[in-house]
Amino acid sequence: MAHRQDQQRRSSIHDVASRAGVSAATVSKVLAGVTTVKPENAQRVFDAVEQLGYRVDPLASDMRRAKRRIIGAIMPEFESEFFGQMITELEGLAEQRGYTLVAASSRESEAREKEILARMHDWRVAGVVLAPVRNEHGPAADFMKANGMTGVLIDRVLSDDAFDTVSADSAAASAEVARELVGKGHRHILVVGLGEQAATVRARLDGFRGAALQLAPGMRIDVVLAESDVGPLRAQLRDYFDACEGKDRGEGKGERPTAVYSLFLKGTLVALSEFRRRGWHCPNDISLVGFDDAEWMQVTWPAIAAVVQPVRQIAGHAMEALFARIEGGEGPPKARLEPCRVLMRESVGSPGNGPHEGGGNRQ
Amino acid sequence: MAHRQDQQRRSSIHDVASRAGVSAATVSKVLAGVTTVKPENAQRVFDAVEQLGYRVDPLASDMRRAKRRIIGAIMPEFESEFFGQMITELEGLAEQRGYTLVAASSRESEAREKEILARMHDWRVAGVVLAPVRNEHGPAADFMKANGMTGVLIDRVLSDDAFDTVSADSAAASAEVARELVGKGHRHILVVGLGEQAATVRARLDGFRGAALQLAPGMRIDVVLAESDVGPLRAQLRDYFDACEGKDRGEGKGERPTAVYSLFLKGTLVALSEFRRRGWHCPNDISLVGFDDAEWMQVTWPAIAAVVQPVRQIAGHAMEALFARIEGGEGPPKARLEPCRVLMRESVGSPGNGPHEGGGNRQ
DNA sequence: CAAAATGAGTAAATCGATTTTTCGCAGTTG
DNA sequence: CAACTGCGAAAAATCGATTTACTCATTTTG
Repeated sequence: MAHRQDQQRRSSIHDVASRAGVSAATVSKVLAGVTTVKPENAQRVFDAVEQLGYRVDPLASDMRRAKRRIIGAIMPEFESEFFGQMITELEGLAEQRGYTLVAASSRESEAREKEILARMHDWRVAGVVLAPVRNEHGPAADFMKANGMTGVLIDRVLSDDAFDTVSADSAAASAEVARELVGKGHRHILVVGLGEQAATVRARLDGFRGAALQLAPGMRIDVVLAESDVGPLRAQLRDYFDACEGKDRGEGKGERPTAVYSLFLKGTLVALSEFRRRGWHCPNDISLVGFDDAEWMQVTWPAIAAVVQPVRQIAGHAMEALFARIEGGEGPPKARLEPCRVLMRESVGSPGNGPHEGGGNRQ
Repeated sequence: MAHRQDQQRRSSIHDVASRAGVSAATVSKVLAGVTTVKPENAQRVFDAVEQLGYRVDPLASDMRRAKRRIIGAIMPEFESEFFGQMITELEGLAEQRGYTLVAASSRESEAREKEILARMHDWRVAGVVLAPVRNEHGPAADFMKANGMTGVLIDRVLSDDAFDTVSADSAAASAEVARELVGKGHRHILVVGLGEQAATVRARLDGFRGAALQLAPGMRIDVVLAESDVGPLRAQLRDYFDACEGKDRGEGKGERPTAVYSLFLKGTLVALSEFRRRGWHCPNDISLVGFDDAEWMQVTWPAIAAVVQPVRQIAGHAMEALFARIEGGEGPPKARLEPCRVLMRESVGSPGNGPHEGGGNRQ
């Protein structure tokens, strides 16, 4: 909080006009680059702008426009690297085009998502980049449709009949994970996911299962899908492994999966923490691959194998599609899938390569 | 992008007025809660609002105000949990008071920081929450001062003569870390930091050193401070440990520190990755504590001990201070320090409790 | 040479709300 | 009965930029 006397009102376009000895309209034209202004007057305007340190008030400037130069971005959360990077990218891209990005977190709530959207509609944003909590068929997309808003859906979406969509090619990446794991000899794999994001989870699951069963038709793929929250997933995973161990004792070994593929980041954390609890270590006791990469994954021991989503590409193409629509682009909505990279790190090994030996006592 | 025919213009206050059979001024008053309106007319206004689905245009509403109901937030980055949580908190708090939060990332650049600030000044934001890249004495704070902007500085700050500041009590937390490590028997500790954020780093360093030397006056505290970037830190750390090992060979053991205290998150990652490179394991070969906690730190093996910053408290008090100033609060700037929690996890052990044994071959 | 076209710029309307000023009307008071 | 008081609401000004419509000159054209 600085001194009161500094609170002078900023100079407006009229101040510039009177100092340059022209009308406000002329100033506006000069600044907009209209060529039908006498060079001499233009120069006087530029001088006045310089002297007064004048800058256009974006609020006033946007007043008359039906679509304001504001882009809204709604992400399920800000705490993860993925969405953090996404916001950073989107912000830069919006800025490049002279737009202001207003970001908001729906905090994984569809109700909040809709509220935020309503507020953005109040602001008459030119467009919205929405990463839905669930999928493309939520109330938020309906709201956008009903109110004629311009927007692009990203991340937890596949395709939509009203909006362009951009997301990672989960299915292809999952297929690649499957090939890697099967190639290493895994024939019993657990897939962990969150049921909420139906379409994407299904794509990842199907991509994985399809590729795996093609290579090893008889293999076993277990699935643990939590309904909606991460908390229950922890419990479900515990029960699952308890059941495995029970069978292990009864029927000998072989009932426990040799690898886990987590379909989302929190799942990877939950799996790791469950391994810890049981004293299992990667990759000897069990292998692990997670969808979504994070910086820490390469500095821990073992480094965690992960699917890296192409954040820049997603952000870039989302903004491209959005601005195309803002500028009046017509045509049916496009669904874009960006290829991922799969980083196989130390958390993946071959089964039977020392399982259960030394388990639980690694220090 | 939805159908064209849905693009009907939204109803304005005049539409409401004519439908209710009153003037726009009356509508404005009713909606503002002015009591000098005949109940009958007020009802008609409410009905019209309801029927038309009218909502105030925040842009137009803010036009006449000198300070708009917008809060700017500038963070060095969005990719980390800390700043992600911070933005989430700030957004919620701004929203509670009917303000819109516009967040921007300075991407660790002071030049960008100033540009963003200038843009926020253009928007005539009511206030700014600035987490400076460096410290409280940067060009951004100067800009705010020079332009009479209202703001609060957080995180990498201690106190300022123009703005309220809110940050974690790094010194106290670091002293606690020192007590923990010394208590476990460590007498040779390496502190890793980044020189850029001068004041905070100094506070953490001094807090640590003061407490450590008080408990064990003869102990050795080494410091590796990278100038400005994380890249060089990696090299410096390597050189440092190379030097240690050289001495080890020459003069026997004892030259290598038994614990590392990283003053910031990336430093913790760099330290971990350097340990990996050398095949050292926590806590047997070396102990590790990091300033700043992250979700993954408790699921890895070992779980990484960390100082947890009170994000909610910082955000809450920052907003409190900011709104107090926005509402005209006078008086000298206040500097607030919020207490941290120190979570001692498995990455910390006692020195000599198995150092060098089995090093580098844990699997 | 008169009429039309162009050039350069200004006044005024506009965007959608808020706030100040003004006004009409009813009821009081001297 | 004229002047005064108040209430409720409308009219008008305002915020700052943009855009339309319009006004003079000056050129070009028929």
